[in-house]
Amino acid sequence: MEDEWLWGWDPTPGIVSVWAEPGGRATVWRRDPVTGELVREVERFRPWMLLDRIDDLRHLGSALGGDIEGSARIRYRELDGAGALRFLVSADDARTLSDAVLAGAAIRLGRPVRHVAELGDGVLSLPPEEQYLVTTGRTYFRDLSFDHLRRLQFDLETTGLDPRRDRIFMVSVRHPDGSLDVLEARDATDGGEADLIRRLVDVVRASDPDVIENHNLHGFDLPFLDRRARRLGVPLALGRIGPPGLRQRAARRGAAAGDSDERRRVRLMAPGRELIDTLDAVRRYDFSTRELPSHGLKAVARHLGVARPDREYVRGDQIYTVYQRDPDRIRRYATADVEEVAAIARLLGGAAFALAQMAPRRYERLADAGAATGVIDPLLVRAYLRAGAALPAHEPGDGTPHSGAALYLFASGVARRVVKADVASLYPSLMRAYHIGPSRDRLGALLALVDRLVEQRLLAKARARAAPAGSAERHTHEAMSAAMKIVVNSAYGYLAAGGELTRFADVHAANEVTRRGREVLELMCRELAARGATLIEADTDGVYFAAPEAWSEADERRVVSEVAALLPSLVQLELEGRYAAMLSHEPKNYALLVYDGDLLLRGVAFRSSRAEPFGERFLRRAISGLLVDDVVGVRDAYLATVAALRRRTLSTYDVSSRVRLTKTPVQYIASREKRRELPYEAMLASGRASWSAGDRARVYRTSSGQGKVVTEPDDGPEGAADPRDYDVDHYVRVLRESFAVRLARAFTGEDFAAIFADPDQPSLFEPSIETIRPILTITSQQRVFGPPGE
DNA sequence: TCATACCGGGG
DNA sequence: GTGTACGGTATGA
Repeated sequence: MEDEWLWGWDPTPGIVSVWAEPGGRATVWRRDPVTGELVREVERFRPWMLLDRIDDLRHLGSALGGDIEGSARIRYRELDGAGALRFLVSADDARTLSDAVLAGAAIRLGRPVRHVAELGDGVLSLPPEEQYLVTTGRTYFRDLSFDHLRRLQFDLETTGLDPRRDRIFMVSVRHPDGSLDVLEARDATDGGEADLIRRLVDVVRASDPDVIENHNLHGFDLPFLDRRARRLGVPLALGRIGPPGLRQRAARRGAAAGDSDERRRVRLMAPGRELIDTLDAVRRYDFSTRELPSHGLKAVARHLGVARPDREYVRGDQIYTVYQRDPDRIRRYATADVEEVAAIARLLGGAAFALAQMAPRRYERLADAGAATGVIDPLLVRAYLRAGAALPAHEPGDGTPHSGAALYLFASGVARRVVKADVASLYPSLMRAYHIGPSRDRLGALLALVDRLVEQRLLAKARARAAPAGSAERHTHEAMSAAMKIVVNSAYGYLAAGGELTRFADVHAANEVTRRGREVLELMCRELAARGATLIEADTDGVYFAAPEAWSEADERRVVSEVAALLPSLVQLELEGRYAAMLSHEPKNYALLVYDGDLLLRGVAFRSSRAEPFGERFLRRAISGLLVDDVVGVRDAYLATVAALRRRTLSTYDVSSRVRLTKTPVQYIASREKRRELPYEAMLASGRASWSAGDRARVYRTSSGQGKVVTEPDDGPEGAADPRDYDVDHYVRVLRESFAVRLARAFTGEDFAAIFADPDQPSLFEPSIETIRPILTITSQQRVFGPPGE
């Protein structure tokens, strides 16, 4: 039973796309796992919905029948249990069904009802494909691996970002076999662009991919292409069946629908193909790893090591101008884009592929779905219907506030021999250990799913390890493990999400999980402190502590496993990292020195996109010195930076900071008299009076107190001006007040003043920097767990 | 200065 | 007929 809840039950292999219509017709595309051949099958299914009452259909008289005598036009069946959605009704055609429900509701309410959505939570009505998948027990991709899919990538190059004004002038295409195409408009006219779009459609149809991929496909390329095709009257026949034109579905993270309703957001669909956005995969990946510097295509490709060394880079706003004088460069650029998308999709897209083997939703929906409402809810709906059990309706909470995790700062300053111990997947482990599930889940389906997923994930991980590195087999198992992790880790979020979002939400259960979590964290801290550890910081599921000088690495591991043994079974404490030293600044703001010499900076205080490059460099150098007890080195870093500013040996770029211009020129001019703002003054003073809201620029302050713009290093050879007319005193102040202060917790007030004293204003007595040592200050919260070593 | 709103991406 | 969270930045009181 639990296996059916997780995987469905119908073994039909090779489904790569499903398109279903309210009339009860489902078209299923399947790829033979052995030959790779594509078949298209048309199936009948019986559209259905769930209702909280059957009396709205009594007006049908004899046209309404129980499930068993299958001749009535509309049939129903009453499900077991107390759930509010207890009537499963079905008809040959979804419109017959909804018309009947709407008519009955209109009679009951005494007013016209136009859409089932108006009936709120009294109805559960899924999109046709999901009705089909839920009742058949089929899922996508059985017996297929990711590499069986025919995937095509295309990327538009346009003259700008606004489809009302700008045009497509180039499209790069990567075909499923890896071959590349660059299509170009023959001229900058409507006719040239229309012809380009026609050729793109032809190329896609000839390649006949199951999947179309790009980075920000749903946020940029598809809406742009759709708008241009409409304007130019070109039929956009990208789907496999039906009339040309893309279809729409409502989607929170979609693009503006472009009609009267400004807030309506949609994503576009093409029947028979799955439209996959690698930006979704990147976000999902970074959600757990949090290691990506940006979610942009280029940054991600570099980070994942799939960017070629000779990769062409061109700044977005220069693409069309560069194209006009050096088209080859843009061809190489656009080609690299689709190649990187293909590589990223394979590296990060496996999780969604694996989710589609479990949940009864289209692959493209699972690729952009949130795990709680997007994956767990559909799994539970299918489980309940399979068991013939009534489903609860959404219910708002009873007003009980949701309580969160604990966060402690025990000590700030510099600590040595630092250990991070944490519990992997704490919340789902607590749910399993203490059987904390939604109170309305009478089948216990959520906990059963979590149990199964945790067990099967261990299997998938073992199989991945056993498979050869780089093999398709390893990719499959790693992707499955990633998918299972996504679902397991969102089980708690599902409970806590609130009743409007998830069907079985239960704030009491969620609070019980966090309460147990705080209990576990406190136990961990208490027991570590009792064994001699100096606690530094603890948060949710992990703790940083400093080991006494006499401890060896083996001692550290022994103590962690001793404490681990005291925790509930299924809750596994692990030693996650060991560090030579740590600068603890504020909760979640710290620097770590790894034993191999690497310096890790965490938190807003230590990394900010606005920080001036010279300050960031100083901070790294000063903290590196600090963490090896080289206080003279800290002072030297400071003196060297002050000197470099005063002698202007630092470049203009080094003192500039990156800002975002949120006002348009018109808006700024209007408010300028009231308040002058440096970034905008800088734009005006640098002769760049036209910018768009949202543009970024690097600005700095000149000795005359004005702002000026400095060109970005990737602006190309055009601009490399370096006038060094910056305000030295201002930046010396920034150095001390914005950067040096990050080290304040490491010293007494007197020592800090001595280290960061201005070299040009010698004090009466020269303190000896050599004798200063960094300190660690124990804060009062340490006492909660008793002093260490007692 | 602190709270809160909103963005993340694409040419 | 949908729906993350989280960390950072931009904004207004």
